[in-house]
Amino acid sequence: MNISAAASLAGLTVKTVRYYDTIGMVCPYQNPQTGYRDYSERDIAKLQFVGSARRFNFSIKECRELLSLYEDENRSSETVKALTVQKISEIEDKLTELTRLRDKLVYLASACHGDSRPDCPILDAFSANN
Amino acid sequence: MNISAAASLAGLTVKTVRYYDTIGMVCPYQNPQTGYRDYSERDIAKLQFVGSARRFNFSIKECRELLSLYEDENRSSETVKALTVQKISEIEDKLTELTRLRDKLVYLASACHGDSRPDCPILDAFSANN
DNA sequence: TTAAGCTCTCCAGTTAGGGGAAGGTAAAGG
DNA sequence: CCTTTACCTTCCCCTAACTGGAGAGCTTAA
Repeated sequence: MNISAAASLAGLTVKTVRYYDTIGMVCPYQNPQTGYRDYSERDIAKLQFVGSARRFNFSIKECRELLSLYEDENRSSETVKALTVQKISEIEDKLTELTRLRDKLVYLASACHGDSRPDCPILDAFSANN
Repeated sequence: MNISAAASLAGLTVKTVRYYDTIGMVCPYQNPQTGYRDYSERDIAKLQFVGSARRFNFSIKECRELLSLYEDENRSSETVKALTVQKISEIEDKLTELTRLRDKLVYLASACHGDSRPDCPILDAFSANN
């Protein structure tokens, strides 16, 4: 299967799929005559797997790790769960931080009258060294 | 004031402060003899301002815009408020996305027994093309 | 045969700096 | 006055995860 069909089945762009080859994550057979990549069913499954994991905020490095677990018949689900739990914790840290940020910005926006006058509590807050 | 004092007053690293000079955001006087940067009070205020805005998740480009408003005596608070409201909306989109992600991962983790057996609902979910 | 629509590689750019080398300068101690 | 240490400078490469584009080759249908 050629690269554009593979990409569309995996919900990725051609550029991304090619990139995953160059970094050695999903490397298809390459026709020596034409140089065209040829994706097998197994390659497609790997692309879909990586696509899903990326959408779940796993980094390329983590995807690599998950992929090797995915391909290991003797893996333990322990490892995968540990990675997932850690990812959950990272996401929750990010949630906490963003929530705090949003609350502060909402407060500042509510204090700013937002008209044509130049005085602005938002800019004041940014220039205060607290 | 030399760069490390300026950086520490603004809560930034020396590297970051130097970077803000090279991109033309906060450009101090530079001693032609020594090549040393010399930060004025006004420069420090700008560094603090940019530092705050960055911590509030504004991009460099947005910081540039805010900074020009900050320096414009005839600005209207309208513009600043509009930027802030837009940033709030971006942050809320990110919050929604991350919350959804977390919930799905929590669900998957709860379904995974996490022991030495190889079958793993998390990996199954990643390899499913849905 | 030719044109459209694929594919390839390679290069550069994105964000917001970080790391580190090589070399000049400033301040403090002896 | 000299030396040591702590700064400062520029320069270049590196990060994550791609994206865009150039220039060239291949395939498919009319």
